[in-house]
Amino acid sequence: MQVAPAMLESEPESLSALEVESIELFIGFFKLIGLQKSVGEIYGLLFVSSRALAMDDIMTRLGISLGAASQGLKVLRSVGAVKSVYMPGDRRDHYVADLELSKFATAFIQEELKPRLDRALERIGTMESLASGMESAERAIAEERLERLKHWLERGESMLPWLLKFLVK
Amino acid sequence: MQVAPAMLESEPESLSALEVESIELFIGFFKLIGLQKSVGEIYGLLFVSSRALAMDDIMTRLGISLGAASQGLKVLRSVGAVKSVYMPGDRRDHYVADLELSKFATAFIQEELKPRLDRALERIGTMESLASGMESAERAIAEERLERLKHWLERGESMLPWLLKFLVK
DNA sequence: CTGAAATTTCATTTTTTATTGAAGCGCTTG
DNA sequence: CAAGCGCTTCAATAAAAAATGAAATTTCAG
Repeated sequence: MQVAPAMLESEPESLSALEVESIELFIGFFKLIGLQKSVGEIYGLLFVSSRALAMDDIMTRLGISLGAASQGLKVLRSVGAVKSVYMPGDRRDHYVADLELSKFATAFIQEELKPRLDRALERIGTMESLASGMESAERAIAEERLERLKHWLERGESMLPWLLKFLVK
Repeated sequence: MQVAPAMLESEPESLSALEVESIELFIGFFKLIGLQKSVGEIYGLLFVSSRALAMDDIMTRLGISLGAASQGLKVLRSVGAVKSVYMPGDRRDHYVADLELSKFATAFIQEELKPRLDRALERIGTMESLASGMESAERAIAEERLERLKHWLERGESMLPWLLKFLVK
């Protein structure tokens, strides 16, 4: 029986050691701010790429699906981590990494951290009302703790503008 | 046919509105720093409790399993978010929330953020070596980007001690 | 306009993460 | 020193999150 010809399918044309390091670095970094693996993979690949890549380059090199590539790029565009550049004579969008790293941190602070702090402070207001209807001894305890939590959260919130300035430099 | 007597089982003796708010607040807060729901639930319950609770109080009130309660408390102890107090005449451990909120932030920074930054800087070292073997035009691009990333990460790292001091007050 | 290429969307499947609860360990105490 | 209670562990299960890929939509060249 004849040996089958080299498989037509997939084996994603392998990544260089540099690309692998970059991808792993950004997977870890992005996970920290709540972004999924495929998003980190895409950014990591683009970060060390000297030319702009089309979506199907990305799919092929990383061995991820169409959907993952499309959604990953959508997220990256939405936080400004990636931009598309025009390639004459090619209908496809081509992407390059935006190197302004501070954008991720900024997006994270403004879109995750700040809203959560605000929501928490809102809840504390609710909790203060609820506590005011309690029996005296319990109420005193609850109120003291709520006050403390509120102070700490306000302190945290007050730091954000400074933190943003520092990161953006 | 006779109506069945009140079910013997489970219906976790319901939580007060205050407790619910507290639990939701801390679930959200803890998730942000990568801790799971059950951990936030336990801390949220303890935060507004005026007395120390034993593990089976926690299980019953929250309707979570033995394992989840045990593991959740383990995590909370490990970050110093909870401490056990002695209750005369009761063999069980009883827990109270530690109100020093800064501990969570500190634990997060030292156990998550710092190690990740260090690991990333390590990787950049590796990547610089890899890049040095590349063809000239590509190498210049890679080196410039790595330099930039390194600067940014070092800047981030330099901020951590300040951040810690600020949070701990 | 038309048709094919590029991309997005989303129901389904896969993978990952968290929870459960029974087995078992060790401490206390009767 | 045995029996039971409190707790931890961990293999099995359930729940949540991410990835897949085919169908729908958009874009654009001819």
